[in-house]
Amino acid sequence: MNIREVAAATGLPDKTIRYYESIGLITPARSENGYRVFSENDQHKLTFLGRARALGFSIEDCRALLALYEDDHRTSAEVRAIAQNHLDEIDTKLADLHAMRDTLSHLVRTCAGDDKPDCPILDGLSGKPPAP
Amino acid sequence: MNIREVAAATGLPDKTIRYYESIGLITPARSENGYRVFSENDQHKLTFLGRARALGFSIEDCRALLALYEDDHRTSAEVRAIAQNHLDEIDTKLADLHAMRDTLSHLVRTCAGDDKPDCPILDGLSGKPPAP
DNA sequence: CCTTGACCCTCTAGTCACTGGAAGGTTTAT
DNA sequence: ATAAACCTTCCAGTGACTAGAGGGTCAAGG
Repeated sequence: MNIREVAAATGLPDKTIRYYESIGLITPARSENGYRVFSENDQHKLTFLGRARALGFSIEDCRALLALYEDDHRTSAEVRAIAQNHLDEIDTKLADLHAMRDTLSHLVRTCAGDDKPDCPILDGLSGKPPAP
Repeated sequence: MNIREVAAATGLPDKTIRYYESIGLITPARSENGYRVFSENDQHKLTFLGRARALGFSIEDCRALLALYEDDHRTSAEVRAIAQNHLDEIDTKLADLHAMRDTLSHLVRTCAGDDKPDCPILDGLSGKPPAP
């Protein structure tokens, strides 16, 4: 299987696959002409990586998860710890984003959006108190 | 006002302030010895930038907002367009993060987290169907 | 045999918004 | 005189790719 095929099969760009090899996440074989040759296991790993990345796991988390995936002696507690940690990070980000959105949407709602210069958004950013 | 003071006043790291100068967001004066000298206007701009960044606006959005802030002939429509656009991006990110969290929290909940190797999280990532 | 086009390779540099650190100049206080 | 506390510039690194340059390989058609 060449890189184009495995890219199509996994949905990952070929650039990304080469990048994953460069950082040691996968180690596809090479044919005589130097082309990468992907085994089924390589493809499974790439699919795994694609799913883990889509869930927002960092590359280093992915590396750890992949190692556990390949380790028969893993414990599910190890896996869960990584996932729970990431879940906590996601919840933190969600809270931050919600706060941003609440502030910003309030500003946008109070802005007339017309051709006059008065703007509660700029006032809010500059610290000017809102009109009563 | 020296950089340390304006950093304390605005809550921005001095490194960040130097960076903002390097990309042309502010242009503080210089004293004879080469030290930066910050005016009140510089401080206002930095506070503005800090608030805009805290709401997640990109540096380029900040540049545009700052230009509008300083422009007496702006229209609030211009400002609102930038803010609305950013709000839409935030909403997209929120939806993505919520989807991630839902999937991941389901996986975490179904994982025993014990010393056995069976793990629905790894199964989910590898595409193995869940046990019935 | 030659060429065309579709593949493949490596390597460098760019993205975003900082951040850390090195190496060195200036000022203030003791 | 010297130490501490400032200030300066410049370079390199972060994460996770991605664009593009420059070049090798292979199969099909003329």
